[in-house]
Amino acid sequence: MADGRTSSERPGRPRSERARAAILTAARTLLDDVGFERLTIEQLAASAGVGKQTIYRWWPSKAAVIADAVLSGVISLTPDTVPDTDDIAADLKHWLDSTVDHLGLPEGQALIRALVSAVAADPVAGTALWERVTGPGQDSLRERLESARRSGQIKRDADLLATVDALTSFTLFLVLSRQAITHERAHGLLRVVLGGIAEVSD
Amino acid sequence: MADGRTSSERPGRPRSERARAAILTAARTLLDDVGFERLTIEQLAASAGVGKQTIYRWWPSKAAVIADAVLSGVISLTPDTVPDTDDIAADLKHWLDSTVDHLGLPEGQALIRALVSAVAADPVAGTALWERVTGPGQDSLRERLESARRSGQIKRDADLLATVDALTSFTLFLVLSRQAITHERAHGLLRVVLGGIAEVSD
Amino acid sequence: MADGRTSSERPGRPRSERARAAILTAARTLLDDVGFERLTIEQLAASAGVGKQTIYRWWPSKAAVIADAVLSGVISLTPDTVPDTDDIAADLKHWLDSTVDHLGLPEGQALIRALVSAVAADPVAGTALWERVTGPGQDSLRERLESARRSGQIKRDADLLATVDALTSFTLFLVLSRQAITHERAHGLLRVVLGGIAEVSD
Amino acid sequence: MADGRTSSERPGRPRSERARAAILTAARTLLDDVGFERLTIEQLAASAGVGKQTIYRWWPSKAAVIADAVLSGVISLTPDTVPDTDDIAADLKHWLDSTVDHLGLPEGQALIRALVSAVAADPVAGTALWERVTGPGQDSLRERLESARRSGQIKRDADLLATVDALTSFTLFLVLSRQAITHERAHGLLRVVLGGIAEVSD
DNA sequence: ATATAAGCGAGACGGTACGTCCAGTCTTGGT
DNA sequence: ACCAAGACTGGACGTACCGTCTCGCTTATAT
Repeated sequence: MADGRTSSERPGRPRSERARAAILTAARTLLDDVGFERLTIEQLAASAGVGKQTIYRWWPSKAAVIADAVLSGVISLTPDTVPDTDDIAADLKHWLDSTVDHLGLPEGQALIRALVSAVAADPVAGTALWERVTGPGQDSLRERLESARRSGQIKRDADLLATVDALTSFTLFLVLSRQAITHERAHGLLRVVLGGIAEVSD
Repeated sequence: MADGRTSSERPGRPRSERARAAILTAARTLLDDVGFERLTIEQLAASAGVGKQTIYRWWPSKAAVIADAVLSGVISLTPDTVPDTDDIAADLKHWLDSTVDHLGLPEGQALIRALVSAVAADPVAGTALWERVTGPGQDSLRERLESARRSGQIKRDADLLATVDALTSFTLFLVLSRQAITHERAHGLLRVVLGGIAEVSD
Repeated sequence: MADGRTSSERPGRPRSERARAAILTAARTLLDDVGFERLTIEQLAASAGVGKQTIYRWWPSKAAVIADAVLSGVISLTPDTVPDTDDIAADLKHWLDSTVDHLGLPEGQALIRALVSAVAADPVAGTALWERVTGPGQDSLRERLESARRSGQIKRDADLLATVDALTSFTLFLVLSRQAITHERAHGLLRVVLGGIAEVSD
Repeated sequence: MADGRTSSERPGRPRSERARAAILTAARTLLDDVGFERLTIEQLAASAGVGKQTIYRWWPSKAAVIADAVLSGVISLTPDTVPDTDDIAADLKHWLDSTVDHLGLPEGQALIRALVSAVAADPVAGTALWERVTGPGQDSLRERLESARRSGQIKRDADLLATVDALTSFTLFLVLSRQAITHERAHGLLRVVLGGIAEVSD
């Protein structure tokens, strides 16, 4: 075993885990209270009981802190798992309903706003955040669709990626359009995706 | 006394059309140059050769100016009209391709970012802008779908609203995800929407 | 009468005399309270009820503000006028005693500290301040010496400038040395200057 | 057990002479480069290759380090010894000329500025420094004056302390006034001090 | 004609937050 | 117990903009 460096690593006082946790916790609280745009680093430092420099030392931008905060709380935009009964239509409906319910809550709205603002403000941090938040749900969705395909419930040549995108993007769009997301409207999309709209010719 | 108000309306110096045009033009230029987030009212006033107050007098927020600027330039997120041949699939594909091309350009990316930021920053102005930008395309899309339904190319009970939403939201999602929007990917969505993914049981 | 520009001069809102006065007043108060080194621009702005930018707009440095503040209060390091009876020795003694008394007070000490710090921190503003503070006293002193020369009380070829410098610099030195300035010590200098120390040979 | 403390004194690692020397050397270099006001402890530690704590462990303030640094370099404000020929006037002139030359150099200016700033910033360390820097010259000056008095070149009742103060303070004043110190001006003072200005009545 | 009533460019105002710098303290592992 | 390294809280720095407020001036309608 070459090296043998069993201890900490770099010289100097190690990073304070206490401060890190306080910052992320305060970030999540403030995000709920005032939203991304009006959250200031100064406010964040004060309410975490931390010097501003400690924030700037570890994160390059407000978006990056928020990204970390959101991720450390593993808040998802959509439920992470899609139920798996034998009925793919029922399962997707269930998943969509959960998503709609979740996004209808104030936290859900705040989260999505923060996400969108973060993407706009800091493409790098924002994009990473975006993927981490939407990723798990999309992965689960894709797996469920694959299992449905194996069991013959959906077409062998169905474009699963496009299906996943359609379901995810629809909810996002509704939130950004500031239109009420009703279960009924979501079900409409689901029917389109599942059944298509084209008249079956033969 | 039958009106008599032949000319403008109120006493006092009328609003300067020169100033208004200069502000909107400068806004569009700056939007391209620095983006919504980093565009400041001060900068805008300076580069339009206008006093700050003149901006504040007529618009309540940065988002509102941008909304006006974008609208006055009649920049659309999607093409305003969907072609109408007899083939709905070809027409939609054509429309989607135009959209994808348009959003792939730097101006398109900047526009959608500005839009999303405006929604986040000022819900009122942002939402109005949103509707004005996405509206015409969606209207045209819906009309084309209705004509396709009348001609029997798509199902009688197809949910047209959901279909429109799905097509629009998909592109938005791709832009926000910062993923490259390829024609192929867009065609995948189109196939899903048109054909559905469920195995036809009969 | 060429020009005819009777009104204010530049366009835009004129400088607020209220703010200017508040800043200078607050500066003098804070100078007494905390001294030059520990006086901060932030503190100054707050206690003057003024935005920081308003200070930075008109003064280039803390030393410059203090310089203005001190000058606007026309605080002198030494009494501005030397009494003029027939007796030059008595008059100078009187003036020196006043100076010593003045410098012994807390305000005197604070002032001289501020002066010295200002010179060190901002040579330009500091030097101007220095001259304005020491100038009047020195002018008066020189005039009194000239009148004494005319009346034959001091030598025709006496170096008045050097004399003035000697008197002024001595007090400054004592303050900076942090040695108690006693009247007796000052009188010692005065005797040296008036009488010289060299044994008169002839 | 009678003592046994043959080596250093206290337990633990002894103070690093290497660090001490590096700090004082760096201090003198930085003093020349940036001056007292803009010299920071952090900069000093970095350029000495030393931890900040090592500075704070041994010196209470920046002024104290500088005091030490200046003293360890035995830089004097004035020449430490006054020549002693039979001619007191010539000797004093020589000493004054040396002083003027010395203060005219950039190092001299920097030194006196540092000195004055140190006094303003930290009365305790500053005063000690002041005395150490001005002391030797003043002592030598006083001794020379005493020998001159013994040899009858200056009055028996001359106030030697006041004379010394006058000579020293004059140079200080000129430096602080940022006026050029010319030999001629210094000679003027010397004539005043030696000869007085009062008309000899008898 | 002459008030009265806005709108206009300019730019100062009281504020808030920025991101940086440094002070002085604390906490590592190593000497 | 000291040392180098470097993170910690705290606080001031000087800058950038915010949205508001005065200025003198211009351009309308209403008397």
